[in-house]
Amino acid sequence: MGRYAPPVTPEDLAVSVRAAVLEWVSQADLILEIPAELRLERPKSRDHGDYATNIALALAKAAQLSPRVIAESLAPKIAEIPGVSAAEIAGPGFINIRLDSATLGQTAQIIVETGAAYGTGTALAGQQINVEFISANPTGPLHLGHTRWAAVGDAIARVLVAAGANVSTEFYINDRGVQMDKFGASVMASAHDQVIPEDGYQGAYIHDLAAAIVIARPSIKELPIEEQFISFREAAYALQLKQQQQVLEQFRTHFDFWTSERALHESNSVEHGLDRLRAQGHVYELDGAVWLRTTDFGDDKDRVLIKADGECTYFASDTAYYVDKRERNFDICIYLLGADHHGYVNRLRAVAACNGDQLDQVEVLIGQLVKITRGGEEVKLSKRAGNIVTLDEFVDEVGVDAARYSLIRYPVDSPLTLDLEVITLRSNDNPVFYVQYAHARIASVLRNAAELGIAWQSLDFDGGLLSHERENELLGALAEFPRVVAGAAELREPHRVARYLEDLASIYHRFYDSCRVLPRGDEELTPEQVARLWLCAATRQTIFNGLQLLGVSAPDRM
RNA sequence: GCCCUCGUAGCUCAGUCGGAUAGAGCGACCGCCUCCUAAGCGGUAGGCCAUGGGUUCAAUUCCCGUCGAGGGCACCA
Repeated sequence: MGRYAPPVTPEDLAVSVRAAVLEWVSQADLILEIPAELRLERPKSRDHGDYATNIALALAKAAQLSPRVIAESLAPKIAEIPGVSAAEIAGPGFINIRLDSATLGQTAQIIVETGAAYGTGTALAGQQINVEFISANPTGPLHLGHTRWAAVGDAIARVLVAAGANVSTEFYINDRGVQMDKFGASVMASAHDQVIPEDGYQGAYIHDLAAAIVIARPSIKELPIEEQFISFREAAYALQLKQQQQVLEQFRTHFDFWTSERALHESNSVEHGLDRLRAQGHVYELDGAVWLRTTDFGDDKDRVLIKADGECTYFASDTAYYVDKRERNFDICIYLLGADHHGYVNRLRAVAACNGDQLDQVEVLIGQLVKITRGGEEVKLSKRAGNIVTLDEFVDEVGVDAARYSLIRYPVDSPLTLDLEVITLRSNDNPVFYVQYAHARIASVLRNAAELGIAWQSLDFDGGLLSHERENELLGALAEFPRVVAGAAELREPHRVARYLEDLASIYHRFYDSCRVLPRGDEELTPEQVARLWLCAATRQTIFNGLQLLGVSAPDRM
């Protein structure tokens, strides 16, 4: 006893188990590589204990011993770890670990005391990460695809921050090129009641922009044609960008940086970026054009930076933009792109390598498209924007919480079909309500406790009283949260947090169903009920923190 | 032709940095409120994890082939 620190979290327990393994290795006079981080699993079946390790199976080959022999040596040592009540060998050589209820129960107190910081960690401490997403043209409202990136990109950023990284979110404004001119021409045509050019922008919002511009500045229509065109284009750009920014703020998606492609050119950043790559020796000229030799780093063909006519390509901007990000000291640049851009992955990574960085300093997440249906019928038409569904219309219909949650809860690489009727349902069918309901339910219990004058926070907490099967299950799930957050951050998969919350909510509902928390009528408050109040508070805090990572509200009443 | 993503219950989808009997919701069927939010809980039914090989003590998970679905292969933006 006393050789190991008392375990309170799965991480601590893993450290103690690893120490036990090391001790066995030295006693058995073996030379073995033991992984620096030993992972404990949470078995699916409670019959297999609170935690399980496959370490005996993993070491069997190198040790030239049967897994069961190793397990038989390890199990007694693991059983001695303070807080561990049993370590049993099972199956081919798993060691199933059971904690005593006082140790596990302690988790509730730790969570309540840690508060909003519960779940945060240091897995990514010291990393400077840039997350770029949406990056739309400022020529129209944001659509459904952008909405997925808005929700997921923002959640990724939040999860990375929770894991200790230093994170900036970034929106690259594609405000250069012919599409801006088409946009300007469309708005100007509308202002003069002319037919919008066939290759222009056709949505009703064009007319709204034109009308707004003319009202703000009636004299604009008197300007010489060239000047007038530029004025319309610039005014429409400003209005449309502002509209995008407002919609995103309402969607709780905040960007730290809005970088304009135009500004990148005007500040000579593009020239500067190309110079840097030239200095690295990956730029060459052929047929009058300037190329980047991306094939050195896994791209299928080299890419043109400056066309034979002297114009910079879009790729030149991208390249310079990457150099710019690196000069702003971001170590890792994450890009969220639609599936139609997956051809960009290799060239973007090659840009990093051409700049003298590692390929994996660029991470590209490719997302599949989103479709929405209403009662099974596909919804396509937008009143304002022609044949797309816009972010603001979608959110108007379902609300920010349901929109964000239902977009985040799936891995981005799976195509998604959302049914408007389903995600606005107030039932089990709709996971966001299910999770929020659990939070509201707990808030209600705590509110009732306060009304009964129960000051549970100042009463003694005895975690050992939380020994009911459902309490054990709930405590174990709560203890998983930091691992879930760290995993979501490392894998850039915030949907894991959502799935975890659904699981946690379900476990809470089951606990609630079989464990009475508050005294009824004239009953005396028992120490067990006090412990359960701590457990409720810990669950509420964890659900709250989790929803926070997704940018979804945690209501106290529903 | 080459490349990317995907193929899991009737439907919508999780799971897979290899682990012990493959999960959830919906839909179907059967139960549970004189009691803290029934927007909840319990139970029944439903699967050759597309398919054929390989690696492994162990494969739905990793590797290769096949079939099927979607997307991409610009001196466009």
